[in-house]
Amino acid sequence: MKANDLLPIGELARRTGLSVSAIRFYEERGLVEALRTSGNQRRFLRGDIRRLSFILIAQRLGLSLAEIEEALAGLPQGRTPNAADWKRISGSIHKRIEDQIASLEKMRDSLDGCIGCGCLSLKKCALYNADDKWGESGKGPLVLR
Amino acid sequence: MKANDLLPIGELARRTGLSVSAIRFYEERGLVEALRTSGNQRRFLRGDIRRLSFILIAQRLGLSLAEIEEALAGLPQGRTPNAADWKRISGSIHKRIEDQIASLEKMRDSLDGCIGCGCLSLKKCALYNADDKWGESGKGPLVLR
DNA sequence: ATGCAACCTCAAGCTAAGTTGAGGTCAAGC
DNA sequence: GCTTGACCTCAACTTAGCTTGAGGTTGCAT
Repeated sequence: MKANDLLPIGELARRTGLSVSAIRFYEERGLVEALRTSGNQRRFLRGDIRRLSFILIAQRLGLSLAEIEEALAGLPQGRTPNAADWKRISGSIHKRIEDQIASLEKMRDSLDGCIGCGCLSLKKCALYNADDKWGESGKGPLVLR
Repeated sequence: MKANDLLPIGELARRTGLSVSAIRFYEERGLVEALRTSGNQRRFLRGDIRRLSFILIAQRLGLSLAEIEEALAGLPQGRTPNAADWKRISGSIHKRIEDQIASLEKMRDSLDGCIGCGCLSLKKCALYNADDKWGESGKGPLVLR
């Protein structure tokens, strides 16, 4: 192994699958920090591969960058999440997912109950009036991008 | 009931819960059409309340405006979706929801299998490498807004 | 005939999560 | 010591689904 563990941004991109511009963007947002060479080029620590991987995973689980920022902010500066942190964070993600599933199931059931009724009555339709039952975690539509 | 069934935009907004600007935006997108008074003000048909309600419901079910446009485009001009249309459309929405639920369940299971492992290993972590299992309906993260 | 709320258009702004491009610098191999 | 690919900054652009504001007009009740 190299004596010097500092990685240039392209290397980090290659290793994480992120684009160089995305990593720069994350640095700007404060999600990762970089050292600089005398010539102003970024140099990252090995641990940042993990940190970025964590960001990727959390994103796939539906967290926004703001939420990830918050989760990472709970950690001492620059620390990569370890097993204990991950346990704590994953607990709340688990709840989120369960909520989303429950929400979708209600939606599906309303939809099935409604198939063919064609009512779309503003006052009576179960789908139309399902606001209170859906989306305790948000105010808008559900999207799988 | 009034002899004249034409509604001004504000009335439509009040009845559907949409904002006036949103309705104008939908008109611009071609999702609804409006007649005009001699003074250039929009006048909508009663049936447009239903049409807009349909848009609202479809949106909540996760369809984008483009998809809704497509769904409505299948109908003869200006026709409001009736029971048969609704049946056809709801079938594909049902599938969508089922897919999303299945996707979330896989995600949850991967997450549970991973709790406490703290690995976040790029090559080994089930969560990190679950691309192929997740999101057959999309390429990015899952979001409940 | 007048007051004024509701309407009109058009342009710009918003959020999220980046990408793209212009114009310039750095560092490493030959 | 020079070439060249990787890097730098900064600004502008992207998509979706609207909202906001400026500046002006309409239509209905009194």
